[in-house]
Amino acid sequence: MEYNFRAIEKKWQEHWVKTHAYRVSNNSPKPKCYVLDMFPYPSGTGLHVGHPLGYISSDIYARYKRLKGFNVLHPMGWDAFGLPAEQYALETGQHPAVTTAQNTAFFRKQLDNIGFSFDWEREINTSDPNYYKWTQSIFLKLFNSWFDRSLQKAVGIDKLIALFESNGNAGHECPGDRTISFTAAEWKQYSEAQQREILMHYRLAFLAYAEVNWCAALGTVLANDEVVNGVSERGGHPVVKKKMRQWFLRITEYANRLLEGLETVAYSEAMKEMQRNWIGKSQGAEITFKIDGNTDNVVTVYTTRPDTIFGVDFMVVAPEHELVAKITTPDKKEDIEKYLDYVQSRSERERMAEVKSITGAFTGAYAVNPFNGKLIPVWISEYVLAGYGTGAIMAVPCGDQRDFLFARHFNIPITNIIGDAFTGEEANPTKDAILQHSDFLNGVNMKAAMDIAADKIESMGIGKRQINYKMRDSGFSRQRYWGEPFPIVYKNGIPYALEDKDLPVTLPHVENYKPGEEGEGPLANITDWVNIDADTKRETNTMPGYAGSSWYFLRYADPHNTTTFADRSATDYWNQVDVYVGGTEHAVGHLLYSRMWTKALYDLGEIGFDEPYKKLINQGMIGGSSRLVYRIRGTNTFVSHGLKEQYETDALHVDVNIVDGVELDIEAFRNWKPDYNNAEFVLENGKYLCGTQLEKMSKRLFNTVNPNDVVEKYGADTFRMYEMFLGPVEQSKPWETKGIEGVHRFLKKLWRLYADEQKGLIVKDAPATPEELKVLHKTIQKIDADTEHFSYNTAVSQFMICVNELSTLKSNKRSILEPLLVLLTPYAPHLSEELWHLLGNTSSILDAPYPVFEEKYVKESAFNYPIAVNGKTRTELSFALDVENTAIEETVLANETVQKWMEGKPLKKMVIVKGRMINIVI
RNA sequence: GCGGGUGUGGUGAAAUUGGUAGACACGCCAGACUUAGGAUCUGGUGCCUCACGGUAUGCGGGUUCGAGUCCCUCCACCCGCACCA
Repeated sequence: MEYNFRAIEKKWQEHWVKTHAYRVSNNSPKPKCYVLDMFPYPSGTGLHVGHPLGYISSDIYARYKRLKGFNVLHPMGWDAFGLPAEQYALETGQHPAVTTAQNTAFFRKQLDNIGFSFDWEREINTSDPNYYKWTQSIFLKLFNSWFDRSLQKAVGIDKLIALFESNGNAGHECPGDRTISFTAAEWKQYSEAQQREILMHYRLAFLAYAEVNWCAALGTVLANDEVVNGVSERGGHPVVKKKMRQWFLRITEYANRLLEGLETVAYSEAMKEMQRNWIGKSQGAEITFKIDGNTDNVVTVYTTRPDTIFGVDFMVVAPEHELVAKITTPDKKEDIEKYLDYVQSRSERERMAEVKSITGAFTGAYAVNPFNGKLIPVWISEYVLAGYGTGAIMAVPCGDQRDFLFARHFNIPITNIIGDAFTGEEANPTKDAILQHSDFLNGVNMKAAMDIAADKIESMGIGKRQINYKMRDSGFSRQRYWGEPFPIVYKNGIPYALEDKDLPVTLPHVENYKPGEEGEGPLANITDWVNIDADTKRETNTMPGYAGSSWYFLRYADPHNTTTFADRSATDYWNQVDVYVGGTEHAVGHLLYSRMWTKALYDLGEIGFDEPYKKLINQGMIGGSSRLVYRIRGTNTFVSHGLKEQYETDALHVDVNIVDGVELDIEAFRNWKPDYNNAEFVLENGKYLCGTQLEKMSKRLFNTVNPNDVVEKYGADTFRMYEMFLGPVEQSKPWETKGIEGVHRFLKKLWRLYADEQKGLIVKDAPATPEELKVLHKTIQKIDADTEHFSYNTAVSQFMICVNELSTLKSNKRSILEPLLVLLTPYAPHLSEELWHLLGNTSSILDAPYPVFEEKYVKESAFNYPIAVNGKTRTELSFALDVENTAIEETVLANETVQKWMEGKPLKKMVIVKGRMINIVI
């Protein structure tokens, strides 16, 4: 009876399907545990061995928790809307729904092959109308609500209308336009169009004309995080700013709660830091300066350093700022216009690329320092961004390096307010210096001065404290076909929400996927879908990729519900995701949006918690280890790696799947490509050895490995354990197929503890020896702790140690081997179930009781102490653990080796750490 | 530039959190069994040295009886952000 993994794995996978072994109920007396993977976008290329790393980790955890008595939700689904399917449709004419269905089927097959415990009855697909109906519904909830800053939460828009009717917008500053202000009487007189326009400035999902990242090549608008250095993250196409009417989510209103929520969740420090940086909270003040000789205009700046107010030597206004036209003096008009032309001519990309060059122009206007009346020249420059703060800054060259460089470049005199702390060579951004030349702040430490200055500014009525965020409201429109249609219609150009009963707004069939004339999405071309009647048109944009993924974890709790996105009792039961496993690439995008949606749904009373993911694990990436062959230049002869220095060669990538370790399969190589049919080889020791190189896993480099192939050769259990054995889950590491043999040998060795090739089952019911019990309980302790802490690589090691030791002991006792199988189940479920049944069990091992660690079996009565002299280990001596220190000292000092190393010198001190070591100090 | 992280054998890595550095594997070397081995088993394997022993966790310093682990300086690499006032 040998370990026939192919038959075993097939048998149990079928059995588990037949018995609904992974079906999870929403009603259980057990405590719940929700283990979630970031669901994949089902691309056309399928999975490579790097993808399942996270899924295996979460599967081990889910199975472990189940054995420990939890009711575990561990679902899987598809983030199925997205650009690649549409791009493919553009190229081939195949409908995205068709290719998506094909791809998900393929992914599903690959996943099933690895033996995951997903409850497929809860499978979701974001492109399914039964799913996106609820994405649209939640969008409407956002559209129909606003963020009440006094309550710091989302509230229904009807509440806001009631407030307007009684008080106007006093006390509820308009987040979309701070200048809007009206009384109750004025509100009542507004037309419906005007009222709805104002409401739009408050809604959490809103429509605005805004500069968006327009990517002509992709024919769509991209979110800020989809643009990297001025080009599209996907494809690297140029991106320009364009004004379009776009949907947005008012995520900025949640900035502070998103920041504070980070304190309550277990994400890695790096991940939290990335989100904090993205949110970019800063505390400072807005200060308004009068302009000399211009009573109609003022310049309002934002600064985080009000303490440096006496060091202001110039002002800089963003070139796009509306003030520029109003304050420029006639004699500077030409200079300014020339500069604005220059700015206009530069693409976003160029501006990003040349951050170091210093450019600007003087407006001719002077602002007046309200504290000392000093006249401050007002400049414009690219380095001030219109979109941040007030779009204008007060420049303090002695404290800010950019201001310093600007001042030096344009010969603007620098005022030093920090004495010796400023060298004149570069700015010093310290907050600890003592202020000078600063009037009422003289002699004050800068940190303290910040508050004093801010108080003074507020009391003089020339400004106020202000908190700013780098984060922008997120664009929620895509000019694309393959996404959720908006449940919005325009009547005479005014947007109206549909009602839940009108949902879903299904995607109509289209013949082509080309953009509309004005850059709208392909939906704009389907006129009978768009035009409901003469005055009523549908929204033709679709939602972005992160719409469906922002709330999917809620749907798994109640995936078939037809009356709501998920019943409150179901989301209350499953509650937050206990462990969320996925890659770091979603650090700022998906996670922030998902956190915001959760908070909004919580505010609106739809769910009972406001953070979606309690704990986040970021699996590392699996890199490719490429194999190289060396072709002698100008020939079809390949020279082995060790001999390549003797020739002039070119290194070529070779498919890693036809290389065993580093030894090339020459026949397979000849058959790989026609060019190599009659290749010649210069061998070393009769073998052709390849070079290796670590790089990204990519089809182009021929270093991708399909999990199916590995599973076919070694089995799913081996594959699962090997992926875990590679190293810590969070760490990135290269894939080496060769190394898998160690894990495979281990499983075969384990099998032989239970079954012999000839004799069959060899497990005996005899009582276990103390040695055997010690091995078992050491293993229980380590596996239990390691599994709980996602330390799967060390857990696999412990299994190996255990099996090695039991093999040495020739152990075959049921009381040892049966519990061991339960420990192994999360890692190697098929093999465990098979042996479990061979041992005579009739119920599934999936719900077996987890072995309980008992200290008494591992307790040692004595310890073999390393004996060090001055920190260097010289010998070992065994002492009972309950023996007195004085007795130890005596024996140790009498020891021959110790005597030798003490060289007759007097003992200064003896350090005895019980159960650890002994150090003799001389 | 700012923030986060990582540096340990030929390779992936471990180290009970300050206590015998290199567990467990891959690879390599030697051997056993075998018609054969890409099966299985045994032994060896950080470096220097015939050995005694010395030396070793990116570099240099410090704290300590004792440092891979704590502190300081520097170096290298990876990831994220990047004119955010």
